[in-house]
Amino acid sequence: MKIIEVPPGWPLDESTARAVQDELRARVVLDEPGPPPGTGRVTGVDVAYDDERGLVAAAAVVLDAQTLTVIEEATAVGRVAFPYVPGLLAFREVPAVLGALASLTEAPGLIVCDGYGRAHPRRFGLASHLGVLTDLPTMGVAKNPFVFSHADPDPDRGASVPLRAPDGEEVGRALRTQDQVKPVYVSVGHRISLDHACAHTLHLASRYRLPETTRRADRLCRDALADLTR
DNA sequence: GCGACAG
DNA sequence: ATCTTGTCGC
Repeated sequence: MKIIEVPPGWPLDESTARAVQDELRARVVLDEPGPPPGTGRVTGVDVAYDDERGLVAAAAVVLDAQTLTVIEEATAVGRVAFPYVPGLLAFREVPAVLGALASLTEAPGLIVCDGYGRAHPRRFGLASHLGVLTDLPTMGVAKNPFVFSHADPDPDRGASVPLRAPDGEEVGRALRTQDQVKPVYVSVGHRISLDHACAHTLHLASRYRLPETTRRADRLCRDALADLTR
């Protein structure tokens, strides 16, 4: 497999990266409800790293939103071009993810990311970033809380509590996808409402804590990375 | 200044 | 993210 190019101007320094986020944030669209859950397509994206070789593998898995059947899979491999810095995750992951999305032949529909959208210190997480760059509806489902505190949702599947920014705005939700299991953290990326994002998450996580999109993409990029060694 | 901090 | 065996439970 061909190694994708690092975008021109990469790597950026951290303060430039923050300035880029502040600029791109103005292009986020928040007033569209987005695709209703269970309709169209849903695409999971994820990346895996090989620190030894400085490589990153990205995967995109397109599912039929109704049946959760796999329609298409794609991967891309690139050089790691940005360190992990909390709040700047997108600069580490986005180039490889765009590479995987570019090699799809089918329309992705709604993109589900690992990480945050609006629930971000500058309201511009990975899902927001990917949304603005592709202009596709995007949302984020994270496994851990980031900077926003929250109460504990009721123990039953479907229960949620708001993730609130210091100014009181609801920037996401801690959503329980399985009874008695630690919640996931859902937030809006681009062109989708928080209600729809949560409904999609529940539909995609009918059996496991994490959405099927995330599980499939995670497995695929891991396998792609392992195949490089062989 | 110190700690916390998506993946 | 990643390093890592067995083990408890449905």
